[in-house]
Amino acid sequence: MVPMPDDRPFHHGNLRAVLLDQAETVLRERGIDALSLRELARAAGVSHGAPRSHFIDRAALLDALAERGFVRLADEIRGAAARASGDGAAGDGASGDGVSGDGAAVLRAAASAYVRFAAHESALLDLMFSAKADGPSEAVAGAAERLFAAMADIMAAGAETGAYDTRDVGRLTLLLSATVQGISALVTSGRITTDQSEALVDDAITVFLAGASAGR
Amino acid sequence: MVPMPDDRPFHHGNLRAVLLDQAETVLRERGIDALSLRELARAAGVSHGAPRSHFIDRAALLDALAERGFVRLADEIRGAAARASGDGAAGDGASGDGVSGDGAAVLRAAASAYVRFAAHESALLDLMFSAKADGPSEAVAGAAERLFAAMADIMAAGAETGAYDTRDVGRLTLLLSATVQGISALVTSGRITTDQSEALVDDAITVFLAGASAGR
DNA sequence: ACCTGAACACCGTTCAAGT
DNA sequence: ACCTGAACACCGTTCAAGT
Repeated sequence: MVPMPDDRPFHHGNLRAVLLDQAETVLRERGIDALSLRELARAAGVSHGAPRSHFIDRAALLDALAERGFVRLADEIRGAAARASGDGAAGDGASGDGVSGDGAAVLRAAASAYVRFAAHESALLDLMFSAKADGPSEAVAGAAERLFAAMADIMAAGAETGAYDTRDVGRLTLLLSATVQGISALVTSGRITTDQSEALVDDAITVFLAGASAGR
Repeated sequence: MVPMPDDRPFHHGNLRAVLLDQAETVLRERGIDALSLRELARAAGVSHGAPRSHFIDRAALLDALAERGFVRLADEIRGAAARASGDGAAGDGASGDGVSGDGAAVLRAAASAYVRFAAHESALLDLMFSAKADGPSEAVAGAAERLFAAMADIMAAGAETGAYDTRDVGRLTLLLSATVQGISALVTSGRITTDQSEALVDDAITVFLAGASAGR
């Protein structure tokens, strides 16, 4: 029953979130070139100068989008890994004691979720890894660290299964991160189809695990 | 002794090349956001409408830049691989009959050249793998194929050394391409230093070859 | 075939002013 | 603290006209 709190300033305190949500949609549907501050302001029903109260310039808005993207992507691969880890207990029982899914399945699930994100949010992922003239901002670098931390945690769990040596987790995390990002780049740039990307993820995990455990 | 052929239209038939060269420099020094058709025209000493005779719009210029980038990158990794292949004969003689360098060194050299390109031409590589709303143009897709073909040729040569099975060359080429592109993305986006990227290339080739030959 | 120059619509950014 | 609205400089694109 609460009426409209006031009338004019339709957005009060949440214009920032409204702009970011709308920007994400534009990014997804029409790409980064179609993203304009003035159009976002128009869509939100505010004047063209209003966004300035929340983003110093267009680059700041893009940075905020990239930041949110990293947080979302980190969450999604963590979720996928957790799900795959739990699935093991519900399997056919042939894989052992039913404690958890095997390490390969977990890595595959995480990598697969990453590449799926790339397919559905191509322009956003592109933005997240875009080459900036002066390097990434601190905020974006920090958010990117969260994605890397998620990869590291997933990899560390795999080391416990004995698939590779704990001492190598740092370097192997970086390598797997690069590989998954590379597969994603082939997807976002339209170089391979999503079907091909799924097969490529399988190959990547297979070769990665075989190579990582080769030193035993 | 040949005088200036005429006077006014300073560029005759090569304005296109002049624009592309200048655009590459701007890309390298100030990034893609600083790239404007009007500024390029000004720098070339022509009117702002002149570029239109060679590029239908800004996107067409960017496509042409990406195209040239793919051709250059393909050449560079071919050259690096050829050099590493030849180096083997000049080695310490311990590696065998002196016919050619070992497969790992060739792959490492090619991957290293790729990542070096990424470090020196960050904005260009970014453009080459950028997510376009309607997918890549045919011309760009064709140029990208040339890069992939270079990778495939290098990989095929490695198969002859018995490092991996010939039947797997197609899939392994795709995987190595993705991995190298991923490492490059970490470089262009400022996520890792060039020192880290060199170590990562080493790890990537080591794990890749160990994993690829694991099935024997 | 290639280039000029005017015209138009749109944009990012700044800033004094309002509430 | 947040938003308005005018102002400015710059841009991409179009197009009739020149050579």
